[in-house]
Amino acid sequence: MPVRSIALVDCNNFYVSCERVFRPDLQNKPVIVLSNNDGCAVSRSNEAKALGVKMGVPVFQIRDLVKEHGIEVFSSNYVLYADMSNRVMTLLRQFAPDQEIYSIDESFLELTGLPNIAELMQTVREQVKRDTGIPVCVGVGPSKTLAKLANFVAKRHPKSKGVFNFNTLTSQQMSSVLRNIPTEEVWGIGRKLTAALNDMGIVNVLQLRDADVPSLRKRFGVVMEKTIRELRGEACIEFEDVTPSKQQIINSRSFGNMVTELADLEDALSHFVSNAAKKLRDQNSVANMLQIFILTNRFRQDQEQYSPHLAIPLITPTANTMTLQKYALQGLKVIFRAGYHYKKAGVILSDISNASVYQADMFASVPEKPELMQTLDRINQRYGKGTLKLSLDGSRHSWKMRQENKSPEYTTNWNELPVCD
DNA sequence: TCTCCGATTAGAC
DNA sequence: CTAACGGTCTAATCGGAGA
Repeated sequence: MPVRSIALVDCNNFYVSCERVFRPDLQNKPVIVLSNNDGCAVSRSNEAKALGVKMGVPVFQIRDLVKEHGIEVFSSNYVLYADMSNRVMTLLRQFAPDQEIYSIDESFLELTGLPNIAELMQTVREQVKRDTGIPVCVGVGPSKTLAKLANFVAKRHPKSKGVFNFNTLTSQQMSSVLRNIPTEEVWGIGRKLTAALNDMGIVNVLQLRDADVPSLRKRFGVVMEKTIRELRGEACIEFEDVTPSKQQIINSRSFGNMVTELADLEDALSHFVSNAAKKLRDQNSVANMLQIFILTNRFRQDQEQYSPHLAIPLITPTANTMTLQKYALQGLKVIFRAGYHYKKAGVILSDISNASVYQADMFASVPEKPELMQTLDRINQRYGKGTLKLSLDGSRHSWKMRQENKSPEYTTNWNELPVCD
């Protein structure tokens, strides 16, 4: 049996890189991309990182820095990023017998048994860059956790030329690399666990790898045990080549402006239900439970807070937008209180099962018309999202999110292509 | 006492 | 002009309710 080789391919500063593909003038300039509603910085170019822009910092806190250094600021353009991601993932798939798409900008590849891995991974980098414009780095190891860690090394050390492979190291080299990586860089070790481990004197990855498993498991649980075993080279987090269907679908948004009117919340919730139900139908599922919530702004200490939540069990499991909207709006009337400034609302579809399996409720009084939903989805598929909507769906503007610096949808929308002279 | 549930926590990106 | 801090998702764990 050859040693297990798993690669983790990760796009560099993905959202920023997507923007740069269509704005080559922004190469070597500080650039950031913001979260929804233009809230926080969620992607930063290396130049922006060097200026001290931290991951997740609210933009209003770095206003001076942005101005002083001319940092280029973009609202997030998910249509563009999703399309660029597809292009990258499609290319990557051709290099390995198995692929797991882990996130919008990361993919695991199964390389076990393939010859010349170092060379192959350089080819991957060159081809992805050439064909999509996106720079990527590759980490390779005997487990997913080590592959991710190798990727971290590849990103941080220019000497690695974008590829780092733990499987080619001697055990001394391995130890010395791990000793120089702080614990918090390990996949699965977040803020809380880092603090707890540091308190115990475990500050680098080598110490974590060689720590006593039974006592750490007792204190922190199974996940910690798996992490340590993965660091020792034992693959215990399986490769998931088929994406499992979602157990819960959430659609929620912060509003661009405070909302006080019931009618605006109705409009927003109808819109969220419509998005969530579409996702549910796309995975051929039905939901047994609908939950709705509305929230005031938790950062405004000077304002009265009110954040109710309502769970609505459905008599018959459904994916029908109209049925779900009806219940959502009934529920909203129950929890809505006038006089508050609402900042966010959302819906959750849960208790999800497969649509083809469920038994129709013989006592349901109003028969549903699933064909209507299919037709709606098909028309929107052919002519573009939002071509056809139900009447209760996002027509009021007041709650819509802020997006003041969004780039064009270069790759998916003719109408947004910049005009050339 | 066991099991099932919802709520809470932690983490990832 | 002012106010301004994201959105989904999963898994583990815990405590209470009910069997």
